Amino acid sequence: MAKYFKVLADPTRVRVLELLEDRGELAVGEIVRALGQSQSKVSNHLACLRWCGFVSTRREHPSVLYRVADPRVLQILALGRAVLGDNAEHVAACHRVDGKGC
Amino acid sequence: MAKYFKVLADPTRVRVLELLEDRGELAVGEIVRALGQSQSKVSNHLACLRWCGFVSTRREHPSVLYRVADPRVLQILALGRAVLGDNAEHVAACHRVDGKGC
DNA sequence: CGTCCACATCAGCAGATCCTGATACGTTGA
DNA sequence: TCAACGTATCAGGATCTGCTGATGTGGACG
Repeated sequence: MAKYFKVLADPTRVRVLELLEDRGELAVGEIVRALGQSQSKVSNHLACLRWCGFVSTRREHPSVLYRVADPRVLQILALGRAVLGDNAEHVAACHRVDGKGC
Repeated sequence: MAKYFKVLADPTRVRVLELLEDRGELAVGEIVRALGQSQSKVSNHLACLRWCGFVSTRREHPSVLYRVADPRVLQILALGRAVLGDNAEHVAACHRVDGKGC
């Protein structure tokens, strides 16, 4: 369980999922350009999302197309956003599990 | 967002939330005994959960009682469990975002 | 068969996260 | 006031996670 949520615990991976939610199905290169991140970084995160079943892939001639594998993944994100609400600033100030910030 | 899910990305914190889901409202000492973990460890995680709004507290004579702050938190956990399904073993084999395991 | 393109993988480092063990705090009852 | 209990905080070290930059791979087309 915790390991599953760990996949969602990275800004880049969340942005990828939100991007795929908006645009439906994208090639790696399109995601790279949309996020403005390095190709290897995006590819690594996509591999993670794919392995853990958040996205699925399909080969299309020169590229590989990614899409969200399960609509419930988007429900989880939506719920998270909702619960977060205007509490976001407060959560953002939390850095560590120790007394060192969280 | 990612930081929010990071709170759910730890086995101990998830176990605490599940425990509170089952039993409703517990003192720190009860949680410590139920999980069989060190007191400082549990306390640190509770501080994290509290700061980020997952649980709320109430003072009761000698102890401090914790409970889940928002039912939607439990919905997120339930959704996670559902999507995970029997894919759990596969996810468990994922260790790193690099080519190093995930 | 060789080249090119989109993508995947790797090694190594920097920073974040978590745990342990000890200590501080605050409230209650003697 | 003092001691005891329950809880919170801290410093330090071990581990894990993510990024960069370079290299590997696989299919399509010449």
